[in-house]
Amino acid sequence: MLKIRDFARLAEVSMTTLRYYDEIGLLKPIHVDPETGYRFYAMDQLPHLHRILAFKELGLGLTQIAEILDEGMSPEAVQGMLRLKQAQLQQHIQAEQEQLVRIDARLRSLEQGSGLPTYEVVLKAVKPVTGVSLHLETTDLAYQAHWIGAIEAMLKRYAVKPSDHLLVLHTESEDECTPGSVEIVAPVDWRDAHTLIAGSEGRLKLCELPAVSRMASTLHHGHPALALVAYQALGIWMENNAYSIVGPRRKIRLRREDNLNDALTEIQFPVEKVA
Amino acid sequence: MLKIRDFARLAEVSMTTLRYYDEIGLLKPIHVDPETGYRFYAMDQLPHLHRILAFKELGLGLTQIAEILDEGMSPEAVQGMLRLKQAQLQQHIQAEQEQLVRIDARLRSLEQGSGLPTYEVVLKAVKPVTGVSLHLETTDLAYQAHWIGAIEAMLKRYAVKPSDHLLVLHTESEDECTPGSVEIVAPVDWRDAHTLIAGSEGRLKLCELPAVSRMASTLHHGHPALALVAYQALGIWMENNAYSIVGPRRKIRLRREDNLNDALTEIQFPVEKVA
DNA sequence: TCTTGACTTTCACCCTACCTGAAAGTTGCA
DNA sequence: TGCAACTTTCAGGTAGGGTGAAAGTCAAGA
Repeated sequence: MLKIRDFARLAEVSMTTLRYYDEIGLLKPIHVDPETGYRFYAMDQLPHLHRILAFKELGLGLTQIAEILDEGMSPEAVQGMLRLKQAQLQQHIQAEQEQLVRIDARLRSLEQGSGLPTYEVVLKAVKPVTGVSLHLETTDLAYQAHWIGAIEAMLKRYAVKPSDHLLVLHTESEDECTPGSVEIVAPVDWRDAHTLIAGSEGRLKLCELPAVSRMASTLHHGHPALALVAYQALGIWMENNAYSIVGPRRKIRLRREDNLNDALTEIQFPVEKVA
Repeated sequence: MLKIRDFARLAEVSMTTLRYYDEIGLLKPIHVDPETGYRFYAMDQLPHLHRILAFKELGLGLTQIAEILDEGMSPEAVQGMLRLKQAQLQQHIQAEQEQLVRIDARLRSLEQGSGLPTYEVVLKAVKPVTGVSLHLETTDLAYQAHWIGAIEAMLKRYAVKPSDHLLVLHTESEDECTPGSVEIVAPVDWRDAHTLIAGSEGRLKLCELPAVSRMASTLHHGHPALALVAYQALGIWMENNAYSIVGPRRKIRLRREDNLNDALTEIQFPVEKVA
C-alpha cells in the first residue's frame, strides 16, 4: 500500500496524472479511504501502469489504451490499431516535412531580400464548379475584358446571378510557342446554364470544372496587367516547395474597381507534390 | 462589404474561424453594425487573411502570427522565429520517427507470437542517486541476497531510512569471459552515508550515480532468478529500436515478498540512440 | 403586412492530457 | 499540542477552434 506520491515517484509520473487516470478509469487505486478520500496503490499495479506508459510512447491516446487494457483486446485488433496509428504517423510526418520545406523556402526568400513584392502563397482545396464558358483563342487582356463585359451583360439580361466570381481558365498548351487560349467561365447553377447557352447563339458551352484538392493560390492587388508578377511568384514558390502544375491555371476576378489599379485578382495553380 | 459567409467562402475558411480571429484580434472586420452586431468584411482584407493562412501553413501559432503581422516585426526577428520553428519541427519529426520505429518493433513481436512473455519497455529519465555501495566480485544471486540482507540489517542498526529502493548495479566489463562484478547500492542521504561508511569497517564506499536522461526500463514479476528473461527482453527491445547501452545496468528490488515468486524487480538499461 | 427561410449573433460547453493554485482536511513526528 | 508535510476536491487554464441552442435580422414572395 503506497500513497500516491510514492507510487508516482516509482514510475516517474506526476501525482496529477495518477489522479487523472483514476478519474477516467484507466488506473484505479487498489483502495480509497472512504473517509479521507486518500488513494492507495499497490506494487502490483506498477506493471499495469508500465503497460499504459509503454503504449503511450507509441503515440496512442488514453481512450485507446483503455480499450486495449481494460477489455483484453484480441492481438489482431491491437495489430489493426497499431497499423492505423502507423499510417497516421507517417502522414503526419510527411505533412511536417512539407512544413519544413516551406519554412526553408521562406527563409531563403527572406535572405535574398525580396526582389519581388512578397506574395503569400497558400494551399487550399476548391470545390467543383459548374457554369458556362466562352472560348477565346487569344490571351490578350483587352479581349478578355471585352468578353467578360459581354457575359456580364448577358447575365443581367437573363436575370441570372452567378454563384461565384467569374474566372479565366488558362488552357494553353505547355510549349511557349503557340499563343495559347483561355476560357472565360461564369459559375451558374445548372438550370441557368441551359437558359444562357440557349440564348447565346452557340458561343457559350456548358463547363464543369472538377474539384481540386491542392490549389496553390495567391492574391494580386493592383492593375490586372501586372498580375504576371503573381504568376512568377507562384512559379518560384512551386519550385522552392517541390510542386508541379497539373492542370489549367485560374485567374479569378475578385473585385473590379473603376480604378483598375485597385483591382483584386486571385491566381490559382492546381499542383501536386513532385515525386 | 461582404457578410461573413461570403468572406469565409472566398478564403475557404469557416465562419467560426473568422469570429475567433475577430475575438483574439487577429483579423477584425472592417465594420460591425452597432445594432445587430453583424460583421462586415472588405475585399481589401483578403490579402491580410491570406498572409495569416500562409504563416499558419508554416506551423506558426496564431499568437506568433499576430506578433508578426500586427506589429510589423522586423525581417530579422521573423527569420529568428522561423529558424526556431524549424528546429522545433525537426525535433518533433525525429520524435515521431522514433515512435514509428517502436510501433514497428511492436508489430513484429506481435506477429511472431510472443515466445517470451511480453515485457513492456518504457523510456524514462532518472535523477541522480547518492548512497553507499558494496562491491561484490561475483554475480551470484545468493551472494547478492546475503549482502543485501546484511546492508538492510546495518541500515536498521543505525536507524537510517533509505531514500529509495535498494538497487544492484552491474558493472562488469563488456567481454563475456570475465565473470563480472556488481555493486549493491543503498540510496541514503549524504549525512547517513558518512555514518554508515564509518561503521562499516571499510566495506562500504560512497556512491554517486549520475542522472540518466534515457533509461530503458522494464518490470519483472516473479522469482528474481528468472529475471534473466527480462534482461533478454530489454536486449531485444534495444536491437529493434536502434538503441545501444551506455552504462551499467540496474536491478531494483521494488518488492521482496516472503514468497519469492511474487517479487517485483525493475531492470534498467541506460541507453542512447545508435547513430 | 405577414410569413418563411436563410442568415447571423451570442452564449456556453466540448475536445487532449493534463497543470496550476487555492482552500480545507489528514497524517506523522517532536 | 503544534507544525510541517501531505492529500483531497474544486475551479480554471492550455491551442485552435467545433458544435449546438436560442434569439434576433434580412430579403423576398403572397
